[in-house]
Amino acid sequence: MSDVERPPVVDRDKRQAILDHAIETFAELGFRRTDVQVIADKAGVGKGTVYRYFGNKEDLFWASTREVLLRLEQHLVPTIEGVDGALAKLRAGSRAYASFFEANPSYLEMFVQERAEFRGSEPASHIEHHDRLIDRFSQIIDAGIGAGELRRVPVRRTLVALAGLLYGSVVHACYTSLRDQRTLTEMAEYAVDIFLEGIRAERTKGRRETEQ
Amino acid sequence: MSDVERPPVVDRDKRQAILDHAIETFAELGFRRTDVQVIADKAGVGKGTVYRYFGNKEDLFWASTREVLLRLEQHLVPTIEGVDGALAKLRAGSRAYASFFEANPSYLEMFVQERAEFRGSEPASHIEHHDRLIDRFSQIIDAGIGAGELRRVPVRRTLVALAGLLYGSVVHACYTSLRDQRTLTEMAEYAVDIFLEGIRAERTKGRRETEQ
Amino acid sequence: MSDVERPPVVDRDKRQAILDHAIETFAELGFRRTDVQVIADKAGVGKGTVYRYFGNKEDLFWASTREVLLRLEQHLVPTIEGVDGALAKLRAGSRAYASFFEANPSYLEMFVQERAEFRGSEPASHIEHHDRLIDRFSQIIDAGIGAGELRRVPVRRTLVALAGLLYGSVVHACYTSLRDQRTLTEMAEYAVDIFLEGIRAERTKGRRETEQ
Amino acid sequence: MSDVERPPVVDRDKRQAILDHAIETFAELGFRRTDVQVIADKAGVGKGTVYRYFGNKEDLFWASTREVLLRLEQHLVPTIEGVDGALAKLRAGSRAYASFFEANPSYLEMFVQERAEFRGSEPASHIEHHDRLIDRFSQIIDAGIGAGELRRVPVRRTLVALAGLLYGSVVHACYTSLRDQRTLTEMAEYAVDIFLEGIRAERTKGRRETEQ
DNA sequence: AATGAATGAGCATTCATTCAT
DNA sequence: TATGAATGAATGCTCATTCAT
Repeated sequence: MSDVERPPVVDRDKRQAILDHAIETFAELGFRRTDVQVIADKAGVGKGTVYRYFGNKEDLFWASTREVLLRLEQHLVPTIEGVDGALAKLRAGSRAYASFFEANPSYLEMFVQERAEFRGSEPASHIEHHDRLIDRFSQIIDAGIGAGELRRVPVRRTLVALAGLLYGSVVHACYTSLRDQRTLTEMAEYAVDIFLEGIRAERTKGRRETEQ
Repeated sequence: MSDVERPPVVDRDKRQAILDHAIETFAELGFRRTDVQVIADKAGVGKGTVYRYFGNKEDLFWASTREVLLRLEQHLVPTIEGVDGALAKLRAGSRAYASFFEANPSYLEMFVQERAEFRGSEPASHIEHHDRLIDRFSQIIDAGIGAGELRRVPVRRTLVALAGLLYGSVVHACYTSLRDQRTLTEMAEYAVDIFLEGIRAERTKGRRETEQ
Repeated sequence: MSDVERPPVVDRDKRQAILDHAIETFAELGFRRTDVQVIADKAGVGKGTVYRYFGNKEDLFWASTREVLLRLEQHLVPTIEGVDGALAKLRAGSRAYASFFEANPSYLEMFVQERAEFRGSEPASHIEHHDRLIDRFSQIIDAGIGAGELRRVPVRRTLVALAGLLYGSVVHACYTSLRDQRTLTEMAEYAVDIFLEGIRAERTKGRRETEQ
Repeated sequence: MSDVERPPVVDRDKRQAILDHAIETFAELGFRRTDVQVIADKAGVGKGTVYRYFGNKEDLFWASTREVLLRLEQHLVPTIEGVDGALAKLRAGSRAYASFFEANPSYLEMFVQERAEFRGSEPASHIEHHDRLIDRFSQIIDAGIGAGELRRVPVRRTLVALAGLLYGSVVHACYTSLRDQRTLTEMAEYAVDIFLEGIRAERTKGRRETEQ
């Protein structure tokens, strides 16, 4: 083990190709079942190159996960900024979250694998990422409360609850998607609506549900 | 080739010991990383015995998962029946769900592993189990609506949403439990409260849902 | 290891059943691939009983082989005694040999297995058996030479050659039986006829064997 | 799952070393008893290398068998072509066959193992090989008949008979070699001589073949 | 005597990682 | 720098044999 990390000279395209196929393969087979050779083959590079670029299988996995995180953020942020109002932002963000994974089931599997294989041993960069997102949403809720749009809920806890709801809805989808003729996004949206209903301020009076 | 699978006569205690340590080990290490020998050692039996009892590693895993499902059910049902009213039942059930996993983190990991390793390939018995639980809760919501305690929400979708919320809260806990000084159960309870707030009837006065 | 062989009290029928299924199974699967449990199951006895009767897998194999040897002898002897003349006896014996294995391919496989698995480590009883057969045939050739029916060939070597011919014909049959529309017996008979033609006396006119 | 089998680029020497020790070990221990690790050790390579070169144990066995077949052919062909006349060729070929196995008992065991372990499931390449040899010898007999050196025997059947004789002599040798002070080659030669005596032409005076 | 549950040595195969070219 | 051949630790599973009942 050399003491210093050597940041290898990288060919961006090659790196990207490896990452893409790593995500695809990890998602399809799971971390353990995935053979690094397969990733190398799909990416059209030698196995040694994969190791040169990413050090080892686990780090390759983390880099893949990070990539997904990045893409998720890129998908989420514009969406949120595209609408006004706390409820609208939360709703739009949730919807974007669900549709992101619906469009890219592999990305979802990466999170599932991460959770299953590495519990809470995520690298610092992931935590930061996560925190960044949390902060962003915290401000939304803060603003919503300030604007009287939301009840005076405890921000952090509420956020954690919403995150759990989203994650759970999305991961759980496979258990029900066969029966219910709903898309993943629809299911998540419905759940989020109820949740938001639970935290909005004014809400109020006269309701009739046209049951499904 | 003997035509019939030899369904071995079983020593209950031994079977239970194997199962207990299988759950413990699968939860700790994950399905792939788990060496059957380790389970055998912990259970104080020969490796061959594990195979005699459970056939192969995967079936041992399913048996372990099933065991957890059973215990969860046993934990949940009395709790729900111990209180009256839809909201109270849902709340108590949710709380029991969370506390069950809080008390037995291994059990939670088993579900995480199942999802990660075997996607939607659960055995029929698991599906039935799941359905049984769903039905039980469906009746609660039905009754709640009938009693005017809950809005006229679509039962199944609401249930799926609640299940997602619970699962997500519980699985996601590790990401936040370090920071927030809350127990898993408290966090889940808070989330559920918001959700229930979103479906309760009373405060409704004049609302229009454009149900899908 | 107890120092003395303990000749266990035996139930003849049970012993026979085990032996029959051992032959069948060893022949079908080969010695190594055969699971003693399967034999026990087929014979309708416990595995422990098989071990009580035959000691271990290898000895069970030897007992099976011995059984086949016995049956072969019982099949051969009457046939030989049923005809007169050296050539006729050799011919009839050879034919019986071939037809014995044609009717019981399992028996042949037992010999193949024996040769493959245990080389020249046959137990004494087998050697004796073999010798007994050899002696019997030696006398036939001796008599044939005495009667002027056969050339003055070296008895033992000729016998060994004939034995090789028979064994080889019978074992090799599978390589050709698909193409040639001949039964195993026909093929062996043809080969033996040529061989006998090579040792018969009449057509000799001026020949001198410098025997060993 | 990469779709194509990776046909590894091969180091000829290494491949040969593995093959040599595979033959040696399979012959000594038999297919089932042979541990691939032992072959790898003897060959001075890692076990993984054996698998890289030959895929799995069974294919390694077939490659070994094929190698023996090749060597046998290389040994036989020049010998046959070195002499003139059908009888002389058959005799020389038979002698070469026997001496080949006498010099390399391991090679013989490979055939015995093949027969015992895999019955008639040889790969196509082996069949072709076999057929090639058969054809070669068929022509010899054909020529011999044409030249009046041999009786008008049915070619194929006679060949099969001779092949059986040779195989049987050689395989059976162990049962007698201890007693008789003969080499394997001498024994086989004697047997073949008788056989050839049975098909040679001259001494025919009034013979009628009911040809096939 | 008969049984079959329990055992663990044994073995085929995979795959992360290294390193010579 | 890129490669992929070589390696051997790791692990699922089998089955001969034992022995308590």
